[in-house]
Amino acid sequence: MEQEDFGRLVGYQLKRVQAVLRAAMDAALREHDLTTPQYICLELLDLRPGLSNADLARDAFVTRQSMNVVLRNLHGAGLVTRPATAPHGRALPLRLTEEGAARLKAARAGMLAVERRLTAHLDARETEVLLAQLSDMAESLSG
Amino acid sequence: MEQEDFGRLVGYQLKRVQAVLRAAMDAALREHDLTTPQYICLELLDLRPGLSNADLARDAFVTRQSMNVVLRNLHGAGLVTRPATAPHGRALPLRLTEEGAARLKAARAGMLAVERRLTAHLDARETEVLLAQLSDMAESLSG
DNA sequence: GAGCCTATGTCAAACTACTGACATGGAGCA
DNA sequence: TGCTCCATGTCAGTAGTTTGACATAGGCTC
Repeated sequence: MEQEDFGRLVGYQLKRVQAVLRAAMDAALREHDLTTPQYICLELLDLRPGLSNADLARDAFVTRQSMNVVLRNLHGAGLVTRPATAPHGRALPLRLTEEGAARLKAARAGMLAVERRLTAHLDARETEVLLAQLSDMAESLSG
Repeated sequence: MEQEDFGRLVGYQLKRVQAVLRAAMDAALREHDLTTPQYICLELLDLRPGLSNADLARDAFVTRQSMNVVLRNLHGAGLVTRPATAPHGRALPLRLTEEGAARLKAARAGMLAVERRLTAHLDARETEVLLAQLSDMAESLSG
């Protein structure tokens, strides 16, 4: 029934948690007509207006091409603005529209609820340790 | 530069680790001409021969439809066998071919190396705690 | 200024994955 | 038996993602 020693791999449990988390986020976002990548994109643009497509791709851990598709949809839905010409280089600074900010605000409550459910059994100190461990794991694999 | 309080969300760090992990696995598997979903599928079939498409989908945390595509590719590559008729119900029990088992064995070493890099900075006790926490997080979100 | 390197945006093709839908086989119950 | 219910396999469509490739803009060195 259980995956014996396979389930004892951190990589496998990470995939499991991420799959459940993604499903929970998608479910919470569905009522706001947003997908998880779209939400992440809106959140990043709210935090740091003027980011370019390439900036967003780096921060969301996806390729420029993937983010470009997400932005095309967001722009088509009227949630973000893209200038027609680049003020410097080729980077096009993106910003939330009023509707984009409103949709983000409405969706954020559901996302925070998911985060609380995720960490429901962890106290503040355990959460700090976990965040540090996850960060170290990412760096030891990429660096 | 950094994501301020956004990076302090466990969900964000999970996504980050999973993205880096997936990239590391893909890189290690590329020399064996396997993708990550294909590898997971082979590993599960090695552990429990005779699993059906739906069984594999559940254990790999994807839909039946997604796993069906993976299996179609694996079958086309001659790494797994599917009976033409179902011995019971509609479930088709799958098994590794000799070549499938050989490819899995060759790829497994690289995967274990990735797992060791992932947990390089954790001792045995910390790893146990982390596994338990990840498991709890998955259950508190899905249950 | 000329040439080289990097970063950026974009196009194309393929893969992975999802939702929605449908038909089929088995089990359980009236 | 006949009916419902559930699990399974499968098809179609859509979204997200990737790799590979290309052209363009700026910064850099010479």
